[in-house]
Amino acid sequence: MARNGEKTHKAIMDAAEELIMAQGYSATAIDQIIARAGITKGTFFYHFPTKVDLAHELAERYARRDTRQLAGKMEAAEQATPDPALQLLLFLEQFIDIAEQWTTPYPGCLFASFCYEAGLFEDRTTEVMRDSMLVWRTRIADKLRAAAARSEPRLPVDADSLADAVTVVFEGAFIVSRTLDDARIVAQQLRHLQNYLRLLFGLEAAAIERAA
Amino acid sequence: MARNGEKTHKAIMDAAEELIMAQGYSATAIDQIIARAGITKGTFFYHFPTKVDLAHELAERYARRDTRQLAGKMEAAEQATPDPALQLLLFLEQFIDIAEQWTTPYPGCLFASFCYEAGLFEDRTTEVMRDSMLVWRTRIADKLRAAAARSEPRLPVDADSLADAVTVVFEGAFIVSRTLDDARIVAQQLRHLQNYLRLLFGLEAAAIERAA
DNA sequence: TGTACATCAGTGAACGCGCGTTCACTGATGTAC
DNA sequence: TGTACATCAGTGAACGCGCGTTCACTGATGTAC
Repeated sequence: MARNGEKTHKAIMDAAEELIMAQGYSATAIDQIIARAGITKGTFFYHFPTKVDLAHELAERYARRDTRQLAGKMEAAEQATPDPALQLLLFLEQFIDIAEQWTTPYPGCLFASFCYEAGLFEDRTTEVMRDSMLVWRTRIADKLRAAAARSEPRLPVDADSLADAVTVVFEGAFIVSRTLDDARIVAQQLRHLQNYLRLLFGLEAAAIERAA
Repeated sequence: MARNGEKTHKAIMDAAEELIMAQGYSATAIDQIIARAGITKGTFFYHFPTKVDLAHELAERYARRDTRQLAGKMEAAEQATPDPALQLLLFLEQFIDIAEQWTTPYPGCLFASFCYEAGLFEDRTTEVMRDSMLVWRTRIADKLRAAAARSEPRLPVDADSLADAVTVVFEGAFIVSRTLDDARIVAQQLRHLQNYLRLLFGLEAAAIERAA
């Protein structure tokens, strides 16, 4: 039974995640991580056999949180309305509400950070990232198919690729937001995606407000 | 006058760009670059004072090519039709045509790779990236304003943020394509963006084919 | 209840490899007189 | 036209720092008899 190493374990992961998101995995030295976590090098290697194992655990934790967010926000939308198209608009609306509060660019997505350093990690780590993205695709595509069954979209669209668009907009908006140093970009881009869905399924802006 | 160092200079940059795109800047050692370029370490430092200078030159070259692509494809679209909304659809169509040929995921965008390692580079380097993105915004937003002046879009949209959506989709699609190891994703996502513009400006698919 | 031992969590010095960078040098080509 | 020197492009050995990793050790807490 772990007595009380969990707090330290988490402190290391929190420090590492912040630093890696800011400078990338390779550029983040273990010395920096332990300085921020307020521990010694021996402690680090007591908790993580190698740096690559830390990366894997970070990816796993990120994926868990990511999936939890997806599920939570989707359920909230489902409780607000029975209409699947409108559920998706409300699903996005929740993220827009959050993103509109940001005053400084969101640090980004750990998976995107890892993506451009691929090859340094173990296969099981890239699988965690892949699986996490596919959970979003599946959950949202199902909703899109239900929406299309109710009323045919204005244009013929593939549910899977349209579902992927949600992840695409998040990932792309994080990068543009950071590069242009403009915190508003993520909310703006999610709104465009929401607009696209509204036009496809013929929903008015008022419908969102009524349901919310 | 440089006699013939240019060929070597380019060989170094080409090798570096490939490697950095695959593994990131920090993870790419100069030893790897010189091995791939087939030169010695002394030669590398004859051409680039530091590794950070190499990064800067890579960003500058990438930005030049990027801007050239934007200009070239936009001019081609302008010569095909006088309608600004249709020009944008044709502009995207050219990228879709290219992306549809890919059989393996596109390596990605150098700026995105650098974005998650920001802080390692000089300010002038991040400025190059920023300026490059703003060129796309300006050029496309002008076109969107011209289109909106001709016929009002179905939904009220901000020209700048809608212009940014092009960069957002590219950046996001690169990441999702790489993570899911699926080469078709970039073309699919650009098609969704094209759909959005079509719905906003009320254009049919046939209009694109007629103009192309 | 007391004692011996095991486990947990953490320490900090040491190691060795690989990294970015430096430097004295070479040979080919161009320029001055 | 021949000679002396400068510049260009490239070489490869050497350096020293920082990195990820190892290891013998400590002290506190839990468990067996």
